[in-house]
Amino acid sequence: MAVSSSTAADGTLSGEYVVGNEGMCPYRLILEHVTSRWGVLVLILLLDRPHRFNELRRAIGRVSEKMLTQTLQTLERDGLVHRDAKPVIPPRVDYSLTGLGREAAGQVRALAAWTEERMEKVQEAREAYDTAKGNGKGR
Amino acid sequence: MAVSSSTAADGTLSGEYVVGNEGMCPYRLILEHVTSRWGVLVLILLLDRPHRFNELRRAIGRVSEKMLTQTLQTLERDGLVHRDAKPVIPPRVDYSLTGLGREAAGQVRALAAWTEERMEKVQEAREAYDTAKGNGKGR
DNA sequence: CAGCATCCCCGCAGATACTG
DNA sequence: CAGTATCTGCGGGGATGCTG
Repeated sequence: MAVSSSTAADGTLSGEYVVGNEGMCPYRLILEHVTSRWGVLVLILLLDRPHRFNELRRAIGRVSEKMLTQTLQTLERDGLVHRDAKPVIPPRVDYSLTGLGREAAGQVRALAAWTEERMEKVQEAREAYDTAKGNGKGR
Repeated sequence: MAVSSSTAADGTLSGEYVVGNEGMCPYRLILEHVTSRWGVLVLILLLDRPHRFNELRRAIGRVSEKMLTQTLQTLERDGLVHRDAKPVIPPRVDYSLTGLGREAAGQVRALAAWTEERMEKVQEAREAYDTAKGNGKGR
């Protein structure tokens, strides 16, 4: 698996830092996109069926327009999401998955499904951890 | 999908900071942990074999001690990672996956594998997107 | 070696207002 | 309806120094 990454040809440490996500190897960058907070949810929703912008917004519940737009643009740019803007009034834009996006969404959904399945176990583990460690309070 | 807000209401847990936002439903919270920037990498590395702290640090390359510690603690608390601290001098701590963690790591690795496979396609898509759109604007 | 405490900065993300 | 543009804060996360 090679996770190295090493210096991204910049070598800067303090002073000039690498700007956010742009300074990592492309492989990790894609991963960041599909596993991003809203990216995960968008992919899963679109795997079910195409959605309009505000449909996604409502389905997700708590996401600002800005973040949803940003997420969708990133995923579109990565070739995972297809944006179909119809020239009508009022505007209507449908988002759907590309072939590539369906593959990614499948993986993501599998992960999400696992999470849901095992959620209870995880919560038990947390309680056990907190009990053993803090014994009530860590402070 | 219904993603409520549920505003964390409780102010504090037994820690000053915890990876991620505590104000979301447990399901998404776990997802955040395993898909977090360093969580993904840690899980994949540990799926291969147990690692010591600095082994992980070196393998990942660019990660601060703080973030690695934080990530490992979160994953340990979630019952995904086992921490084995041997009472020797100098200290030796081995991190490995639990059964639960192996399951999660498998999912994550599948996703990462997909990303690596399709990386080239994604990059082509990006170029196409930028050419069609930016044509001088670059983003 | 492993990990905690502290400081501090910048970029993500929310809020708000405006446009086609 | 589906976005853009702009402002702001706050907390993620890097750097540094210290401890067991």
